[in-house]
Amino acid sequence: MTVSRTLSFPHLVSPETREKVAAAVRATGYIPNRLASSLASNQTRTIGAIIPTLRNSIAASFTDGLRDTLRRNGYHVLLGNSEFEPEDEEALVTEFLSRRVDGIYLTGSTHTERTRQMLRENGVPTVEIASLPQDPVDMAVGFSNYDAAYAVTRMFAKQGYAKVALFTTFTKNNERQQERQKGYWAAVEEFGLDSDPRLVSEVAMDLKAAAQNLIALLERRPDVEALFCTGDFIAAGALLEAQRRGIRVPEDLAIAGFDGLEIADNLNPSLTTVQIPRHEIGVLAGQMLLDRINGLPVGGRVVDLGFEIICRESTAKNLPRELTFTSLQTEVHE
Amino acid sequence: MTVSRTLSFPHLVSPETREKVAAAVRATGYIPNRLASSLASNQTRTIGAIIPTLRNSIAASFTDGLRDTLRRNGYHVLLGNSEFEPEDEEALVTEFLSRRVDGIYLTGSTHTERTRQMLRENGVPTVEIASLPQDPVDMAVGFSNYDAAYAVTRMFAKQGYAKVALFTTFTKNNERQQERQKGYWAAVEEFGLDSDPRLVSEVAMDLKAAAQNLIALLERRPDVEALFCTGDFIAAGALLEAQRRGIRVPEDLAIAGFDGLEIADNLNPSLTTVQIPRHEIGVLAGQMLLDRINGLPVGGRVVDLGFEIICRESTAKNLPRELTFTSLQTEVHE
DNA sequence: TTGTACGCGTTATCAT
DNA sequence: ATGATAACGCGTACAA
Repeated sequence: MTVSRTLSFPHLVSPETREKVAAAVRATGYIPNRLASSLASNQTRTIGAIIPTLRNSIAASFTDGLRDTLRRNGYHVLLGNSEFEPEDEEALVTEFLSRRVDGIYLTGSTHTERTRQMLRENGVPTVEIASLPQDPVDMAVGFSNYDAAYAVTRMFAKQGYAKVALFTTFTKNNERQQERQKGYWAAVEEFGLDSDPRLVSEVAMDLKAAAQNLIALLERRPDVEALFCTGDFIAAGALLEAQRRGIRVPEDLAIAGFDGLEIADNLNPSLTTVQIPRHEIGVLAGQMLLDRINGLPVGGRVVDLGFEIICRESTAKNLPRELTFTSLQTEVHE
Repeated sequence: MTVSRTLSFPHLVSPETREKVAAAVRATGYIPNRLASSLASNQTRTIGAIIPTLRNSIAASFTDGLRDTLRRNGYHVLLGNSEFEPEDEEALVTEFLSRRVDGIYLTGSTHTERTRQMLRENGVPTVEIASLPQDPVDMAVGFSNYDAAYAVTRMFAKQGYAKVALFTTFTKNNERQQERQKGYWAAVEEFGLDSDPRLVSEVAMDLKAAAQNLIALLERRPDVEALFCTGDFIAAGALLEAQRRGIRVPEDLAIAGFDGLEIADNLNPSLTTVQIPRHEIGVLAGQMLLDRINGLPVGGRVVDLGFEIICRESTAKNLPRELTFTSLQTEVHE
């Protein structure tokens, strides 16, 4: 029809017919059918995004940047939760592929073999975020979870702490948390810290679980000097529980978090944490997908956006400047 | 083809052909095209959901329940942010309609006239959540923001407070916050509380803004006795700032929040708040959409799921039992 | 500048 | 139990 032309390329149509079409559209309340459009043009202008969960989730805040970028370019986001289950993720990828999304955004780099295979055979632009995978499905943008955890633990060591506990969230199917744990152990070994495994716990991602785990930790190891939590919510829960029990932070127990959430800066004492470029990661992930879709050359396949340790009141302050271990410059691997 | 039948209704096909098709599918990595399917069958098994924002947003947590319900029934969620702009919402609704979503989920009941008109003319099942609109577009499930705010203010009044301040988040294009403010004023008037408008502020939805506004409030009205924040994040920010300034809560200043977030129960002192049935609202909204899609009779068009005031340490404890004003029974209007 | 014919990959309907 | 044919509503390519 001429209608299609009028709506897509108004300048190719005479002002009169343009007006006629506009009138008809108004009169009938016509709304173009994007399904038919997508079927014919072979593009949906939709990106499928999979995040573990929306609850207390940092991953959710990454998608803000993604959405901004996509929206500006006329793209939309189809959202799915994997609940940290690779099989659920696989089902979602299948679903997205059957809807012919133009790109796929995955959180982390833990996927089933079938997921990787489907994605690669399909050739759909894919970006993995929050990790620096050795073997990316396609593209990736994130930071080194290992380095960040190593740096925080090293910071504690250099401040003279010898008994540093670690709370991670569940590491199952979550290579980010696994990497953080590895970084911790590496620093423990390198700096000769107490390597008692009872200093390490896996904690559910909520304040109450953190509080309970702090109590248990203090029973196991009442001599613990510092606590590194690989999530600000966990750290907040521990800090608030310490407050309730009259444990002084950082004098009796130093605490550091991870993520750089707003709450870290507002607790009393304010919480030392690892700031990660959440928004930037989302924005860049969106841009990389768009570039790939538009056939532009995409520079590096794995982009490291770094992190920054923010030292606040919850850890001792006598910190050598060079230990802040800022790595916020962009590094491109491969 | 027979293939379509095999995939949709395997029982209508002989085991042999079934096996042949399965083999071919495996061999070619065939993934059905839902676009074509939707075009032909006239259903997308997708619900379009619009929430104001994912940042610090309670609205985001409502969609958890929605997603659960839909997922279980083979439906997916297409998510959009309106950023509290009715015009952006209208654009999203148009976009969703052009993608032929089977249902639409809107946060609140503030929409442009065109949005209402489009939705009604289109006849797509629609549910509005978190409010009890007088004139719903289609269906709605929520609670009375007015009653909840009235109840909290009354609680303060009955406890003997005469100077009760109010922090709401921005009320522009947000009838939930407007209703809460109205409920506050109604109780102020009814119980003869101090009606100085300088006791009322609109605060951005973050901890720092809350802290700054508390400081400003204390300068304007150092004699303020209680503070009602229509959001737990605001209340948390105020409470943490009070802590920093050595203001005792609740002795010097009582504080109550709104939403029933996890953090409310973990702050020191723990925060009195209004618990709202977030998950239940999401679940029911999803169920109502599915029922309407499946042609089942949907009972009431506006469902009130109530709320509950949870009294904790941040407000005085000498509270008559009947003032807890629980309204957690389900009420159906119209 | 406008119109025609065909194809996109399914489902629906009717026949075999 | 299987196959043939016509939609679904739009883009693409070409013709008028």
